[in-house]
Amino acid sequence: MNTTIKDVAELAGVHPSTVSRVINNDSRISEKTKEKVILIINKLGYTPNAIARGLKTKRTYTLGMLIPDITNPFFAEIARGAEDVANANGFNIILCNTDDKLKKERIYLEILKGKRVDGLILGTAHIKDKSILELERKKFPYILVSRNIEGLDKNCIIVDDVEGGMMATEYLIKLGHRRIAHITGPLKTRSALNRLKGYKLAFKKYEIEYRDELVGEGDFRIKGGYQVMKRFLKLAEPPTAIFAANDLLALGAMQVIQKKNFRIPEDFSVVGFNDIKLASFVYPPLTTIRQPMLEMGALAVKMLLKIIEEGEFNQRKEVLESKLIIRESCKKINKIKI
Amino acid sequence: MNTTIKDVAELAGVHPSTVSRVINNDSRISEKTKEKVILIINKLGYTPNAIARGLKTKRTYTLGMLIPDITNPFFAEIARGAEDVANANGFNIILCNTDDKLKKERIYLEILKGKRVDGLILGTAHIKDKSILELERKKFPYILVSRNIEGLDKNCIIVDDVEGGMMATEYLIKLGHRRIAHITGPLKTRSALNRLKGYKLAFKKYEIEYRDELVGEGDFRIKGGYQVMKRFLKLAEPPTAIFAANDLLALGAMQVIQKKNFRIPEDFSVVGFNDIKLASFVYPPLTTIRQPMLEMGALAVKMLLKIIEEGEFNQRKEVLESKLIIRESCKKINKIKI
DNA sequence: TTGTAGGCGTTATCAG
DNA sequence: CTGATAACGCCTACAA
Repeated sequence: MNTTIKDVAELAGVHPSTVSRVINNDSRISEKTKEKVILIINKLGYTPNAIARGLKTKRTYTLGMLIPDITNPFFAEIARGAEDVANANGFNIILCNTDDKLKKERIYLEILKGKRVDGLILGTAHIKDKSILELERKKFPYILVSRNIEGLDKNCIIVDDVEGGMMATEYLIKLGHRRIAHITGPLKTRSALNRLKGYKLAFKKYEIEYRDELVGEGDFRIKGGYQVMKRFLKLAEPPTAIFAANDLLALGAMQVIQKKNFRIPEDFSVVGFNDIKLASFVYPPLTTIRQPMLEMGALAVKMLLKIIEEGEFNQRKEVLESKLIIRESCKKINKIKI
Repeated sequence: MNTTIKDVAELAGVHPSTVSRVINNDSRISEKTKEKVILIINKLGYTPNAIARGLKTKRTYTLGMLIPDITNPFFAEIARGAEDVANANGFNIILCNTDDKLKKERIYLEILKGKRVDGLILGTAHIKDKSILELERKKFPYILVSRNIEGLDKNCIIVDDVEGGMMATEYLIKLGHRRIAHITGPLKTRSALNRLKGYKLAFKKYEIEYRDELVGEGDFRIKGGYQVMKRFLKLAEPPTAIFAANDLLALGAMQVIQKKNFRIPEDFSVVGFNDIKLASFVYPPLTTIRQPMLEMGALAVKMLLKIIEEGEFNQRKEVLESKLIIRESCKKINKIKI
């Protein structure tokens, strides 16, 4: 049996409510009884029952975090940034991997609602997600990170994906590439759609004809990049450069390319997105668009806590800077046809 | 205000305890009232309050997980494996990053104890950790993953680190290397100590003289590998091969080597440990010792649930297979002095 | 400064 | 099969 506030009270010769007061640092309490109670608390190794407390106070000091997959370094960084500031503020995080499945997302949300988490960090929202709208309607504290919802420009923190997609594509164009392929993320996510949009905008700007065959939908994982790139290689006229919607997709693409004994960047230039820690270690070091992942996670929780602690339910949409990191996976186009 | 069991009861015209019974699938309850109640539940969007329930039942269906850093792919994989089977069994996981700091670990344990988690997955235990012994004494459900405690051969799941360290070192020896350096993990962790032990054993087996200057303590992160390798390069007689206690350390080492314009594997051979997903993508693809990380996380939770649900507090020590994965970061020694 | 009493939302036990 | 009641451990008016 766990020791309770009653046990402490009894041994200290005071009333439970007095013990409660010293635990909660109530000002009006004599130094003497305070010391006495604290002594007993330590002696018994008493830890207040957060469950009982939560029942009364309606605060659990626990946040829920939904992401597709913690194994993806992008989300691991975000999770770390989030957990750090949560911890610094006395909160914990329940981690949930949804694999970007709407059904898993729904179930997790229901469970977390049942566990009465104080707020939600969502890295997994589909474009038009009814669950989010419901959170909005019920004024349940939430922050979207790296995702946002159609027609809801608030409570989210993102980078400008359109701009990022454009930067990447424009960089390749300026290197002389014209047949630039794009491996997208899941097109049910806003970020994938926006990076694609940026890609198209760059084409328009430089008056390059857009071709459907050069765009393939991936899954933000290595495997997807591999599969899509394989298709690209079979094209009558394969691309000379690939812009992948994230670094993992880029790695998958690079894997096929090298497996077929082509070289990067001599035969194919590749650009990724995110700049995960290992992007500089792959071969060749990957040129990519950097997102401030740790910072995004941290900021998400900061905003969430503002909602929770200060009741400011409407947080603005935060758009952070992204940046082109040039390494060695791209090259000026080789005029000799491959 | 959240709707409660009372609201449902009232609307359904039954007693709260009846509602409770349908929620918990109590057998003896008429189909008719059951249907009626369920109808109301859906209508009101009622979700049982897990906090209140937990207070009564003393079960939270929440596990605590302590790891050094979720940003380390090794722990991300373990966490994913763990969360998957937790979720499949109706449990959630609170994730805690300790940075391998004993103090953070203690604080987290205290918080999790307060939150009455049903069990603990510990990937962060120091060699002789009093906290663990206390869990043991109090029969609090816990499983150690990839770590174990001096003199406590139970409730843990590991690979044979001694053997792994030996395999790695022996491989290098057989390639003709004699000046083999070792970058260890933090020597307060059992796994680091054991890999070092394996390294030494291999030396003994092949009657190679052990030299202190060829062993440097790292931190299981890229940075540590970088720093230790820098020291190795300054040696009068630098090593020709490096066995790093994990892949991240290996990457750090590779970074310095290449920065100084040496080549891998021509000038230096490198072996890592873990086989994180990206090990095959770095340059050159990293030879390493593979651990079944996902499986370790999954098994940890399975064992933990056995303790929690079936009360079998003493789980055996599970030793999983590790395996040498040969890629391209090692080479037979070049007799010409570098 | 401290004690008293009631309630947070459930479930478990006991009746009926 | 269903209702009544107490209890889980804590907090918080209110009273003293």
